Amino acid sequence: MKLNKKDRQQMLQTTIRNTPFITDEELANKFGVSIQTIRLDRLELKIPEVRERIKHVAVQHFDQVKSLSIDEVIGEVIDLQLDQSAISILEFKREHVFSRTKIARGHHLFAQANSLAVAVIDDELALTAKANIRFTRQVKEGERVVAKANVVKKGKFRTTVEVNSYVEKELVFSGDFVMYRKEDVQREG
Amino acid sequence: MKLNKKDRQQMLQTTIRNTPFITDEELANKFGVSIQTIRLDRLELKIPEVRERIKHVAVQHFDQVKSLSIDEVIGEVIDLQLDQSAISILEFKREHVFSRTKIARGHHLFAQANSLAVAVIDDELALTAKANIRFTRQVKEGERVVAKANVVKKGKFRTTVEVNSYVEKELVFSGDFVMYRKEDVQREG
DNA sequence: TTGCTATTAGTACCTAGTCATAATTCAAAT
DNA sequence: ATTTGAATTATGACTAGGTACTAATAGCAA
Repeated sequence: MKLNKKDRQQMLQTTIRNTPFITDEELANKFGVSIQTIRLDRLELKIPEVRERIKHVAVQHFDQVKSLSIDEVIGEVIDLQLDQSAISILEFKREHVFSRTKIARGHHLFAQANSLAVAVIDDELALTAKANIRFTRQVKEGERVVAKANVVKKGKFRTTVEVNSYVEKELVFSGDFVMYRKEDVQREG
Repeated sequence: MKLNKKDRQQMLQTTIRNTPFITDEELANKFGVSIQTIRLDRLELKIPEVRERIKHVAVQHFDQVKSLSIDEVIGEVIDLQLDQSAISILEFKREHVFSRTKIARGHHLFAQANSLAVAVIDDELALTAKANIRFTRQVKEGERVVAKANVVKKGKFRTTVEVNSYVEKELVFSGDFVMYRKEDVQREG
């Protein structure tokens, strides 16, 4: 079953999207055409060569790894008063939701809130000791969650941080985090 | 400051680890030696060529993306009795810990426990409504955390799951998760 | 048969290498 | 001072997976 140009190019796109590491030669075999035809197709569809595609995937991954270790807060911090309050925004994308239901996975809401609680503490080291959390409304793919952290109690070694997360005006998550700091690091988070 | 062979090879390794997309030519310039020397070094250190390195990073990333969307549990499930109990193992690597202190970030422990609590529920849909969690000991890079989930209460719409996570015999995390299921999905997790 | 698109072929060139051999440099030991 | 051996550099042939360009051929409709 030989395909016409249009169909072949259609299939070519999805094939390359699914298996980006495929070479022109392999594609030529797959579609029963010459290598030159595949190259013309890629030219028309503006699909780069296999080595560029591989590199693209790798660079993306590498950047992701880098930014994760540099910026240790999950979400974008838009306000930060050390030992007082902080606000971060996280947009829930495909990677944050259950693929079937498109509902956000709880640990991402937790991660946003928890890392904000860590960030608000004005100390070299802050670790979560305890947390009491409520998920009050589903978050769906595409929604932007605004997390607001407030320091509610500050002891010598422990700080209690309250975090409320909203979509628009609606509360979607709230949690009380008991944080340990600096010297007294028997516990973790 | 020209380096001797040993020091150069030492630096070469860390350079390539940090910037794996560097070519032999760039490395030769960086170290003030010929390309051939770099190639001999790579041969001795068993470091593959740049295109292989790029591919390696890309393949890793690609596999990760695939497995994340297929298998939605964080960690490896090694036992699962639906509506009864489940066990998963997660090895804490560099990406799970604070880069400075090498101590595990709390939300990864939470994610392992929470996703196991979701998995143990024998229903189409299970979402976390509430959770009460304690971090009882730090987890360090390289440690393997075994999470054990037990269903402790099963109501019509809610199921309570208790999860305890251990490194060896030591309790590092424990949490009570109140899960909603199926029809009654007003809340989320 | 002409005209047009699609396809295939062929050539020169490119990058970033491998593999093998040979030549050169340098420093330490005799 | 010379020799020896390791380290370094050079050279040439070859590879994969391409780009860029030109030219030839195939298929089909007006």
